[in-house]
Amino acid sequence: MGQTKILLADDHELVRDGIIALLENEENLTVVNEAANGKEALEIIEKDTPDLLIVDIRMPELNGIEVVKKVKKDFPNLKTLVLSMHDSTEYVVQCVEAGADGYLLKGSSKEEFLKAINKIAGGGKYFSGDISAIIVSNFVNGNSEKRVDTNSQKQDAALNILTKREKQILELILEGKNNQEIGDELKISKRTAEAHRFNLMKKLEVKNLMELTHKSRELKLI
Amino acid sequence: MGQTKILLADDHELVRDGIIALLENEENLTVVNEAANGKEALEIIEKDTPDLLIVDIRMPELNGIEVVKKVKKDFPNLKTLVLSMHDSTEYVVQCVEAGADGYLLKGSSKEEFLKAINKIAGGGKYFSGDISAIIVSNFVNGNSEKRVDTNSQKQDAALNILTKREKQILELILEGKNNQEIGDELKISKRTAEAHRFNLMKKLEVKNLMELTHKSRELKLI
DNA sequence: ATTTTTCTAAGTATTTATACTTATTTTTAG
DNA sequence: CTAAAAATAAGTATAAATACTTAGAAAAAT
Repeated sequence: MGQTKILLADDHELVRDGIIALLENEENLTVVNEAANGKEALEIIEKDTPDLLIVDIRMPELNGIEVVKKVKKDFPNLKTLVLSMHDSTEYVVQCVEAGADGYLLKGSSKEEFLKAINKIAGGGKYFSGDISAIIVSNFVNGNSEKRVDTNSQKQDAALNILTKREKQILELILEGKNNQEIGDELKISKRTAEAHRFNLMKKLEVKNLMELTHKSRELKLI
Repeated sequence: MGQTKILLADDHELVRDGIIALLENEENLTVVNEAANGKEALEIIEKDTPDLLIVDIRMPELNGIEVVKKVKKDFPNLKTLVLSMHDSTEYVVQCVEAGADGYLLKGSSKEEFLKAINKIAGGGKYFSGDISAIIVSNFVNGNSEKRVDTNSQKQDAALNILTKREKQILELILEGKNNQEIGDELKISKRTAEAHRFNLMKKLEVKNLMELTHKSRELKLI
C-alpha cells in the first residue's frame, strides 16, 4: 500500500511541530497539512483529501468531536484519530458516538501513537488501554454505535461561539459573582443566569470555575 | 562549544516524545533525560547535571515555577526554559521572578523554540513576543529582578498565615479540584479537605473561588 | 516534657451549583 | 415574512459548598 496522507489538527503549534517531527521518520506516513482549529481542518479536508485526520479535542472555533461528526457524515472514507491532550476520559463516549476510529490519551507513548495510526490507517480501530473499559461499559454488544444510557439529545454546539449575553455572564462569573448576584445585576432571574452559566460552560467544555478561568484566558475572551 | 544536555519535564508523554523528535536533528542538543513531574525533574537534575531544563508549568507533584525556583537556588548554573503549553500570559511575572531564563507560549513555532533554546544555552534570555511587553510593564529598569509594585510585604505575611497543608490544598483548589478529589488525592476525608478549604479562605479573607485566584496571584502563592 | 499548633474529621443546617428538560417570548437573519 | 437562534425562566433531582462547631490525634515549638 502507498503512503497515508495525514492532516494534523491541534491549536498548539509546538505540539503539531513535535508530532510532525515524530512522524518524519515513518516512511509510510506523511503529514500533508496542519490546522489550528476545527473550521480550518474541515476546509483543508475538502481540498487535500487526506486519508487520516489526527485531531485534538479542544480547539477554538469548532472542537474535535464536532469535526469528527462532520467528517463521518461528509467524508466517510476519512479515518479519524482523536487525541485527548488535555483531559482524561470524559469525552470518550462522545467520540465513539461521533464515529472516531481511535482515541489516545495524553499519557500515550510514541510507540502507542504509531501503533494506533497504523492500525487505523489499515482500516482498524484503536482505543488506548483504559479507554476500552469505558467503552465496553457504555455500549451494548459489539455490533453498533448504540448507547446504553440516555444522554443522546446533547445540544448541538455546532459553533462553539458564545452569544453576547453569555459573554456578559461569563464576565460576571469571572468577577466572582454567583447566579443570584448575576441575576440581580442583569435584572434577570437567578434561574436564567443559571441556564446561561450552564450553556456557556458546556460550550467551552469546562467542568468547573478554574477550567473556566484558564479557558477564558486561553481564548482571550476576557 | 560542546553539546547542550537537556532535561525535558512535561507530564504529557506524547508532547515529550514530539519535542525529542524535534530536537533530534539538532546536533548541538541532546535530550539526556525526561521527567513527568516536578519532583522527578529535581531528582534527575541531581544525578544527571543537565545544562538546560525545559519545563512545563502545569505538572503534578510540583509545578514548573516551583521547580525553577528550586533550581535557581540549588543549581544556579542550570538554565531554564519554561513552556506554557496550556495557558497564556498569566504566569509570566512569576516565572521571571523565579529566575527563568526563558518563557515560550504554546503558540510558538519550532523555529522560535530552537532559537530560544540556543539563545539560553549560550547564556542569554528568551521571552516570546507579547511576553516581553508584560515583563517590561512589571519590572523597573533592566538591572535586576526587582518588582515595581508594592505587594512585597504581603507575600511573607500570607505565607506565614497558611500552613503547609493549607498551601497544598490551595494548589489543588486552583487546579479545579473539588473537596472530594482533593481528599482522594491527599488520602484524607472529603470533610477534612472541606475544613482546610474553609480555614484557608477565611485566612485569606476571600468569599469565593474567583477572589481566591486573584488573591493567590496577588500574594504570589502559586 | 508539655503546651501549642496543625491535621484530622464528623455533625448540622443552609445555600448554591450541577445537570438536565421543557417551554415561552424575543431577536435576528435568510 | 418566516424559520432559526437567543434569551428568558421554571421543574426536578442530586451533588457540592458554606458556615460553623466540636474534638481527638499527631507534629512542632518552647
